[in-house]
Amino acid sequence: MYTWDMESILHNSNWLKRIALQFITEKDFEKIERTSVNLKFKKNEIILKQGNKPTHIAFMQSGVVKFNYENELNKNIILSLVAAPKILGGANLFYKDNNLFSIIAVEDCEIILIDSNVLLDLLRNNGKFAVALFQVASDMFKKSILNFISLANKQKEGRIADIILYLSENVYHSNSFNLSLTRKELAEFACCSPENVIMTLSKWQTEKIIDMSKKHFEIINIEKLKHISKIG
Amino acid sequence: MYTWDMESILHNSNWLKRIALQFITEKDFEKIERTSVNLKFKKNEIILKQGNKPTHIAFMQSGVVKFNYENELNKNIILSLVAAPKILGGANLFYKDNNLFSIIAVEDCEIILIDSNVLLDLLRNNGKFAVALFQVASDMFKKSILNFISLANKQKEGRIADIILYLSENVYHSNSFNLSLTRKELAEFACCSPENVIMTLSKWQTEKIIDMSKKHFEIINIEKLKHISKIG
DNA sequence: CGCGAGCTTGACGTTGTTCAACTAGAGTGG
DNA sequence: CCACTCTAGTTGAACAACGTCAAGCTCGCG
Repeated sequence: MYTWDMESILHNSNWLKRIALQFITEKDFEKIERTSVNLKFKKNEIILKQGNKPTHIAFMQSGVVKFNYENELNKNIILSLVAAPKILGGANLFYKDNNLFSIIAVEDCEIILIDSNVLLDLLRNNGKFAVALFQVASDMFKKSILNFISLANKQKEGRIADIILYLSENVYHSNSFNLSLTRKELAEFACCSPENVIMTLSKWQTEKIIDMSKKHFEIINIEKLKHISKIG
Repeated sequence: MYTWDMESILHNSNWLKRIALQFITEKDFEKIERTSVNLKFKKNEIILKQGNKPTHIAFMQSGVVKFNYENELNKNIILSLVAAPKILGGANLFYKDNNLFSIIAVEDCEIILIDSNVLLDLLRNNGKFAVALFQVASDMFKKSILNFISLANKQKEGRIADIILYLSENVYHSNSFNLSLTRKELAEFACCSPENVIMTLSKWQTEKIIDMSKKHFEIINIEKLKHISKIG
């Protein structure tokens, strides 16, 4: 949620330029480049902080980030985990309130920070570009709703299965991956206790649905996992 | 969520025309009028159906609707409840998939159905109008996230308190209202069993936090209710 | 070698769901 | 006008799901 997935449009390192130039002129793009900065973030560094004013949009060129909400009692919830390339913090472009949640690096990231007002001006003068961004934003919105629904009517096992499948399909793009989240973070993502995550995963290990050792995960029986996700 | 609240901009019966004319010409507005239809829906009638193609945007002039998601096992979840005036189904304008959920009348409604493509063309040629709609859409998105977070880290009582407060503040605009939802629907909204809703409400009745008889609700001690919402 | 953070496991208590029984009111047909 | 039925609402008890706690483990690092 809250991200724009540009993968269907572009794949190389210069993807930001390529998509922008479908809608805006070279001159306008140079204006974006002049007012933006390139930054590198290490694991656990905060890219956009909950409660801050949303003055910038972040284009993520490489890496993985989590969207983290912290409540009054310092309890965290991970709203989503996303891999590059994506546009982060898009909704804040238009919504005037402070950031609802933090965006934190889970793996090292390369980020381009762009001034919100510069991009906003561009969109106001270019309906096609605005509608295109709106369309990817709607897609992200749909994922958010699906997440919400999963949380609402599934039990722990269904939710944990959803997360493993999500990570495999949308973040690591493989049935075999090195997970950069701790068990506690997995629990914050599935909205349950770390113990529950561990119990479920080791149960699946003995049932040969997954295979894991330390940080390495492999989905062995994806049909069974999807079935667990479905029945909740 | 998923609605555009135009109340801050306009209040009379001709509100659709008034907002549109801030951004588009009379001629364009006539095109919208020509391609749209006015309909009345009675309680429990389906306005937009889950799974259908999103061919229209619905402008709700009067009434109250629920956003209803039905899963494979015929279990319903109410994602949101909203009162006129609102624009319904906005995200579907841009997202090409089928409707994620149904929009169903909870009270009698007057609805204007507008052809998606006509509105989309207009937005492509008018960045300012597109950005304005995007901004209200972002606001609705924020509410969706807050809903999600409430569900994720609060227990039943906190969630039910959230719903009563939401209904009072955002739907009925009063501490005293006639609820058009059944207890079962309240449960579908709070994601718990009807028994749990009833137990909680009657407990609050004896504690003089609310007063209810049949469909009539009145919040007596709003501070206590907000406290319950806060501590979860 | 020892410390600490993250991981794992099992026992236990709390929370929430399910089930079953009962009540009240609305609608129907004799 | 009175059974009859159907639905919504209500209550309590049994049961299952989940979180919390406490203890032990593993591994990396000083």
